[in-house]
Amino acid sequence: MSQQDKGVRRRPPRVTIKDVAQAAGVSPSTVSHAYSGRRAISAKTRERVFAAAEALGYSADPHARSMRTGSSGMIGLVLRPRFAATGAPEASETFNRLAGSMATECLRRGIGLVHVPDPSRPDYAAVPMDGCIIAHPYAGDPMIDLLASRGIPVVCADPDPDRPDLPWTAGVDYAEGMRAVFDALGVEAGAKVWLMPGSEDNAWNRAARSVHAEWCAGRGAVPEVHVLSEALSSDEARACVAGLLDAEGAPAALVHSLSKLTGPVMEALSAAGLAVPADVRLATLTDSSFARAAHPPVTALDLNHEGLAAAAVDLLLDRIAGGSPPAGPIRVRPQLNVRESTQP
Amino acid sequence: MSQQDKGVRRRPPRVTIKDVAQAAGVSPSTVSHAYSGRRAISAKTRERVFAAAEALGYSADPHARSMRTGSSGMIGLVLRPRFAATGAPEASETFNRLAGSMATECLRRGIGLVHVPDPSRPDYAAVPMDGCIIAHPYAGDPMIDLLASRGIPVVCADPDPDRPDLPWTAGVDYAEGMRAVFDALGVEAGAKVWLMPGSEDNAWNRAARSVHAEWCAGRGAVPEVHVLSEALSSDEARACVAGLLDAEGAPAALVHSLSKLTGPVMEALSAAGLAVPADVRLATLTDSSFARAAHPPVTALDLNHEGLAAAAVDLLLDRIAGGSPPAGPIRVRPQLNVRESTQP
DNA sequence: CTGAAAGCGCTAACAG
DNA sequence: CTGTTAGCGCTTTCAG
Repeated sequence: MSQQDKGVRRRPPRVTIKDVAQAAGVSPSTVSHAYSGRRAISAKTRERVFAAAEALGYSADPHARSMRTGSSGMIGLVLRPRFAATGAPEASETFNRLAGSMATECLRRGIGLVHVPDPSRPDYAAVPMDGCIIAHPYAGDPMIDLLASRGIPVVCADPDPDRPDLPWTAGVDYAEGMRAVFDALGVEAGAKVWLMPGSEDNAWNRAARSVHAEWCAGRGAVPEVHVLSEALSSDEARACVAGLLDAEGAPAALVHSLSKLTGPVMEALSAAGLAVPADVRLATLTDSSFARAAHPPVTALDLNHEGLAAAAVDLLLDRIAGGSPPAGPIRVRPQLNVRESTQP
Repeated sequence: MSQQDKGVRRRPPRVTIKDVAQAAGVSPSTVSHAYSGRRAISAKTRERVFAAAEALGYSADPHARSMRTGSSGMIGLVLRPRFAATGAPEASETFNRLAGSMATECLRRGIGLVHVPDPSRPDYAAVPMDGCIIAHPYAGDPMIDLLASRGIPVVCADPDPDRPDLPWTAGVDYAEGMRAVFDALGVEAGAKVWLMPGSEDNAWNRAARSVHAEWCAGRGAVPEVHVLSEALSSDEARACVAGLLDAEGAPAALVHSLSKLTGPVMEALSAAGLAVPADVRLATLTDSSFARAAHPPVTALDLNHEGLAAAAVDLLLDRIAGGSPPAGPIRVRPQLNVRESTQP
């Protein structure tokens, strides 16, 4: 058969540890140990080994190494609300920020981070990882169990709302932060306060509902809840809010979860002849450029994704290293950014 | 020895293909083929195999599979300007956006994306990947050669400025976009136009310098170049610009590369008693929330990282599949966002 | 249609 | 200090 068999790419034949051993006149295990340093090697032979390796362009096959050692030096990341990444580019700000923070934290520590493809796809190929972070899991998220059943150490970044007490979990302290948001509204007893949470059943949306209910009860405010789904386009969101304002009348304050929909919400208010903050106080439960750049700028809760990422990565490395679960819950604090939309 | 030997973690013994074979009463190769479909299996045995696998909780070891097949179903990403990720959280917007876009594009296609840790670290472990994207490479970037020498298919997202004609490269069309930025300044012949590029030697900073020089020559404007390094803190940047204004006098227009330093630049101008846009026209060569949220909002070139990511991933998949290099250069178009800072 | 067996490249016992 | 050897779990010939 010729050098040139039809269309088959000519992967350069891999240089193996044996080739290096032969070239250096030593045994394969000596080469291995020269690299790993797991047993003493005389300086002279080490030099010879490295020289041979250099000359041949050797580098260890990560597949083979991982197979033997059982670990890959990488951790996985599964970022729930997948749709967060499927909208318009500008709507991916939250996804990007959390994913980017995770990557940054891993790179700092010299480990690889792999974005795990959706295992439910037919063409799915399992990915090698020493452990996995599941960010913003759904209630009873089957992904947690799937990975656990494969023996992969899992850490949740934000709790599974149906299993808040899973030991290996880091989360954002939503309750405190969200109470501060409602406090910032500065509305009086008897006022109607709308909450417009997202439709996904995760810790964040659940916290919004419960804090809203409690807070209104405590202050004698009148709670109303209207879902504003993550799946909505800007036009749909505007229409949705416009319809509600028409049907229900204007609230004294409106808190919506998704700041990527802040623009449409404000347009609907404006179209109904309502001024922010004079007629309606407005706040949102994620901070983003949308909240900052709105007119007027909108009070928002910065979820501190960087802090969550750092905590989750630390926790996972701990778990992989065989540590015991932390005694108490690990909580990072979000930060309230008060802006004009709540300042009369 | 007891179940509880000192501190050693009890990794659950892996369920292998052999276990499944035994449980199903078939041979290992049959199990393998039942999954891969690479040879005909009777429906009955396939059922038995899957049932056994399910019962035992089997899933193929990705290390072993990759070792055998030689591919892992993942691609790597090396994002240059590493420091982009080491500043304040808010300064990572560009890093996050590019990394997030890459992840999104991979997830869409069902492949894994791994952020490759810095190979120059002492504790570095090679990462398994079928190919790798190097984003924003430096001039003569050794990373390109390092990976290529290991036989890893590489694609550049933005050219190596010293090797712009490397065939497997997708890039942003800076020349056209940046000319539009300078045009938007609306300054007259004889006017002094500052360029403040970053200090990294990559395609973006080089393009800024050459377009600035050419454009000024063509319009009879007076070019001045002052580096504003990516490594500067906000305070340092402000001081740097203030010092220059003091020493050199105010320009008619100031174009700086890094929009994360837009705030400090504007503060320095303001401290020198210069108003934007009345006294000085201001523009920046990356768009970000800093440019949008500034007062006044600053004209900026949106680099279209999403488009670049999509193009680079497509190109790499092509290369991995054995395609031939594209005939011409692949260029994505940036978008100019004109804002008040250049509108008199 | 199915089984047996070789071997991917590496590491870690075990033996000097 | 160094060499020999036995696999890690999977895929893929080669035989039936």
